[in-house]
Formats: sequence, structure tokens, C-alpha cells
Amino acid sequence: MEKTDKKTDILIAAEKLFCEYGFEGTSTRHIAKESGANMAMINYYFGSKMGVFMEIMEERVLGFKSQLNLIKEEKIPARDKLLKVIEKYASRILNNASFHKMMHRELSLSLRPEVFAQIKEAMGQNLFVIEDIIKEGIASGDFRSVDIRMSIVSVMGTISMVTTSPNKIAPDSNYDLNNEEDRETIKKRLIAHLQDMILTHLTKPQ
Amino acid sequence: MEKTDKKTDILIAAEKLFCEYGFEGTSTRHIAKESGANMAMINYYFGSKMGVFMEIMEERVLGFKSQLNLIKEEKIPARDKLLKVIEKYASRILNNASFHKMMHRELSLSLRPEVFAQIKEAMGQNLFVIEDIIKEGIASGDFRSVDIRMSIVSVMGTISMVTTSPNKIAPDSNYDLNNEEDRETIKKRLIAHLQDMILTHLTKPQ
DNA sequence: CAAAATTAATCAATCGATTGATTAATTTGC
DNA sequence: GCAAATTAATCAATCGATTGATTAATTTTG
Repeated sequence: MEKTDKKTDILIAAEKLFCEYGFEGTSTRHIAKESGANMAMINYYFGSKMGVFMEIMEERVLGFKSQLNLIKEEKIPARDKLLKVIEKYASRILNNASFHKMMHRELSLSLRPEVFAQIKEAMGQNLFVIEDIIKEGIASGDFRSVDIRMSIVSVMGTISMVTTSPNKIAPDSNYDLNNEEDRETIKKRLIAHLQDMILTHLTKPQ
Repeated sequence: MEKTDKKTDILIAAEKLFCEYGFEGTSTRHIAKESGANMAMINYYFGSKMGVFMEIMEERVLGFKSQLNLIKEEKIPARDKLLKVIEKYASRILNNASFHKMMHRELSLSLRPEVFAQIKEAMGQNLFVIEDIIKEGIASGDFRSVDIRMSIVSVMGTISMVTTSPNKIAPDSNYDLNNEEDRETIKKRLIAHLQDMILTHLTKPQ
């Protein structure tokens, strides 16, 4: 044991705290205490608090793209690709709910736009992948000619809102995405709804 | 002239700053300078920085409910009510984009849950109104029996995501919601898409 | 009506606490 | 023994909040 180096200790602690308290709400002292490292180590390894934040974001965002591209290259109908994308996307976001919430929170701040430019850029590429799949379906005559970007935004927006406000889909009970049982329940409902909706929306009436 | 009292000066300045920099990122000194009031006035009138924030939120949220209820009570088919709700909802959010972004940003923080409880409560009531309209349509046989809450979340999530990331729907150009021309363009596209999607999703195949 | 008393509004100054960051000294590992 | 890693101590800056004093507006009183 005892194989954890301080640098990753800081990253792990910082991610947890950023998710819970946001960037501004997390102090370097808090990160230091939570990670067991000295305050100066943060600037020693990452230069600044923002340096820590950026390293966390980059690591996560890079992992997102590959998964979608795998689906895109499969030899199945566009319709099935789309259903798969929805399933993977919803699972990915819901499984990392607090990170997703934090990311949108901080990205929505108009501050430091130059810092987030690359991250937004990388995220935007996910859109292209889905766009291509829908275009493929339209070209093959399987899909109606809809507002592609808007349709994608509807899928993403639905997932995002379920993540930020899972209680919205519960008339009475209070769902908790940190509870695995609740999360699986929500995930199933979300995926079923999205697949139903996107198909009724995209598929031509017989 | 000279009819602006300091209290509303503070509210106006604070709302602008909160929208731009978030709650944590806005200092009372900044609010004081922007409003032309003395720092002490903020605590004199509102008790604390959070007091200012809450007063702004409450004022806005209360205005939301009435509009929806008016539509609900109209003597038109559920289908038309729903189309109207989408139109009004989208317009309302897009016209106050920066406020909407700020609200979601701050509400998503798990901090101060007791403070935001009432606001979330009030927002949740909007859901009931829309839910009733869809139930009405299902009862009358006009609508399919879908996952009502999820369908509502899709509408809200789409509007929300267009508001936070309008560039997602623009393949090339950069839309700006502060530009009135861009905003109207986006609004039309958004409403058209949502109305099309919700109808293809809810309406039974002929 | 006008003087006195009271309340509300505003101010500059400053409080202690906390912020992110840096320094210089020390320890560790090879 | 030397470079990398880690520490405690400290920096200036800023934070939200409060103070006591001052002015403006209102109410009360005779």
C-alpha cells in the first residue's frame, strides 16, 4: 500500500470538493486538508488552483469522445446507432452526476472564457458524431428531415435536466442519484423515454 | 427624475452582477460600487448578501407561475394549450437567458439547501400545470400514454440547453442571445422544433 | 404652523477572517 | 551529496459584515 503519490491525492480530493462546493467555493486550504497534502504542494504541482481544475476537466473530457466514435463506426443501421448512443450517453452522465453538474456550473460562467475554450471545443465534437449518425439515417430514408441540432439538444438537455433535477420526474418520492438503486431506476426510465421520443420524432409515419 | 431609491438600485446592480459572476464571484463591494450605494446599505436593507440574492430570486420566480395558469384555464384543446405553453415558456427563458443560467448555476450547488427549498418548491409547481394539461389530453384520447414527467423534462431540458449553449444549434456561426436578432431566430427554431417533437411524440398515429 | 423629537437612510472606516500564493527551510530518496 | 519533495510560516489582498457618526425625512407635540 502507501502507493498513492501526493499529486493524485490532490486531484482526487480537489475533484470531490469542486463537485460539492464549486470552484469558487473550494479553497486551496480545504483541498490541502482533504488530500493530506500541504497547501504549497498545490501550486508546486499545478501552478494554481485553476491548474488543478483544468487538469481534472481535461482528463474527464478526453474520455468522453472515444466511446461515441466506437458506436459511430459500428456496422448497424443509423437507427440502432442512435439508440445505442442514447443509452451510453445517459449512463455515462448519470453515473458521474455530480461531476456533470459541476462542469456545467463552471462552464456557464462567462469568466475565464479562454481557459474553457478548449474544453468546450472538445465537447462540441460529440455533437458532430451524433449529427453524422442522424444525417446517415436521413440519407438512407429511415428518418424524417428534422432540425438535427435541435433534436440532439433535446436528447442532451433531457439527460442533463434529469441529472441536475432528478426529483422532477418523481411526482412524490425523492430520488437520489447517489443511491445506486434509484440511479438504475431513473436510468431505465430516461433511456426508455428518450428512445421512444426520438424514434417517434425521427421515424417517418408508416 | 432622480426617483430611483437605493434599495432598487442595489437589486438591479446585484442581479446584473450575480448573472455575470455568480453568487460567490460577486462581492458586496462590487454591488455597492455598481449601484452607487454604500456597502452598509446592502446589509441595512437585506441583512446579508444572501438576502439580496433571495429577494431577486423570489421576485422572478413568482412571476413565472401566473402565466402558465392562464393558459391552463383557457377553453381550448389540450393540444393547443401545450403548444402555447411551449411558446410562452421558451420565450420567457430565452428573453431572460443570463438570469436563467445564473439561477440553475446557483440552485445546482448543494449548499444552503434550506435557503433554496422554497424556490425549488415554487418552480416545481410549474410542472404540475403542464402535467395536468398532458393528462387532460390523454384522458380525451388525443395523446398517447407516455411518461408524462419525462416528456416535460425533455421540453424544459431542451429550452434550458439552448439557453446555456445556443452555439450547440449553430453548426458554424456563433449565436448570441443578447443580440435581439439572433435571439428571435433561435426562438423561432426552438419553438418550431419543440412543437413538432412533442406532437409527434404525444399524438397517436392516425 | 413651527419647533422638537423620532425614525430612516447614508456614510467612511474598520473589524477579524479567509483567500490564493509564495518564501525559505527542511526532509526524503536515490 | 544532491535534487526532488515536502513542510511551516508568512505574504498582500480581499472577503462579508459591523460599527459609530451624520444627514435627510417624517412624526409628534404645543
